[in-house]
Amino acid sequence: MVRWEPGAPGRLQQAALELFATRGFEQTTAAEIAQSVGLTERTFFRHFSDKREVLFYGQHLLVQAFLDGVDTAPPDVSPIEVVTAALAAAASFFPDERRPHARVRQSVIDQNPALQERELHKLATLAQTLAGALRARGVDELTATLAAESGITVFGIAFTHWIREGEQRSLAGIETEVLGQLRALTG
Amino acid sequence: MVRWEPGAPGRLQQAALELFATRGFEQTTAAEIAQSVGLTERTFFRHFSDKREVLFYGQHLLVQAFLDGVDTAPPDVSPIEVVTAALAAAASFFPDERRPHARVRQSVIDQNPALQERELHKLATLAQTLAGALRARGVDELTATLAAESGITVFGIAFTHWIREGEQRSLAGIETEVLGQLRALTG
DNA sequence: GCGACTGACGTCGGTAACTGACATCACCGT
DNA sequence: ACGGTGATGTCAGTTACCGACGTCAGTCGC
Repeated sequence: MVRWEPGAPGRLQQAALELFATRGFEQTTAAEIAQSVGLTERTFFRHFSDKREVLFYGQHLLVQAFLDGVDTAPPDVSPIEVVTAALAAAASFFPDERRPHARVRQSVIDQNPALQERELHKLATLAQTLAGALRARGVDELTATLAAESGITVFGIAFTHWIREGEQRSLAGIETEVLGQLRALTG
Repeated sequence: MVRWEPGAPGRLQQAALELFATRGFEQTTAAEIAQSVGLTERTFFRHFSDKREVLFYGQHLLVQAFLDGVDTAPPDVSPIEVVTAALAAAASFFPDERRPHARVRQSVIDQNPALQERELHKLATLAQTLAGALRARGVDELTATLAAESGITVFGIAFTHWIREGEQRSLAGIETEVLGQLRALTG
């Protein structure tokens, strides 16, 4: 007899995704999400700073994957190679088994501007963090910012393709192709 | 004797910027903004879909500047050159006289995550629009998306520098330097 | 084993961002 | 003169949050 079921944040996230996918984001109230797992609205907002945030639970793990990727790059390589390493690490964060879940989640986000805004902000923060890691390796500010933003752009485009219905390639494979196209574009 | 003072949206925007700059965004209520120009909260929300939007009044003009820039590019030039033309047009949208106002506005945005989210969303929409214009010129989808996103990235970084205290160069000048650095990075 | 303490939760009341429905009233065309 | 139009006001309602406080099973010192 435990007092509370454990893992409240995870249960709330799962319930929220299901409700958002069926009823829609705006048509789902925070109180409903909480009630569906036996909690109150107040508890929901103790775990998540706002209603949108419940869909972004665990984002710090992706950030960490990028940073780990930066660390795997040998010293004294060019900024792009560092970014390439970070992209590879990020790709391994999304194995193919995760694709169905990612699709559902993304379809919810795609249907709501407020959620798109939050996602863009998360990606922008990720880019800033990545730029900081590059600067810590001695890259000058402008180059670090450009490399980080370009890396996140590549990641975003590759992720969008990875999610597409019928897409078979791995995220890593798509990333390298998009990166190649970027080099071709600016060359 | 007119029934209402004309230009309600503009007056609301100016009043909002002043109040946000002094009291802060969250500490300013929509009703206060409206009252400060002799209107009601309801009227505020008739002109702006939400409280944040009042700071982005006129954004469509920037979008149009980008599109006009695309049109100035001669046919059959490379996507980058088209983007370069769009960046030049965007730069002429921000003459140096506008810098002080832009600084105040940006400092308000920088101090509030909700406003940053909205700004990122506007830029993302702009990138999508730009990509659409490139596709209309016959550029393939991936290249168009990459070129557009990279162009917006360059614009964003250049704009940030242009705003910096003590910065003297024109936005156009900064843009070309950032673009050059991007080419150097991927080359 | 007993009592203080802690941490996750519930309850309650409040603020402010929006929204829909309806009324108002100068102006404009006929 | 008169009906239509459009920008505005009024009002009541929903919901996302937030602060303060109460609750109670487990835990830890003694």
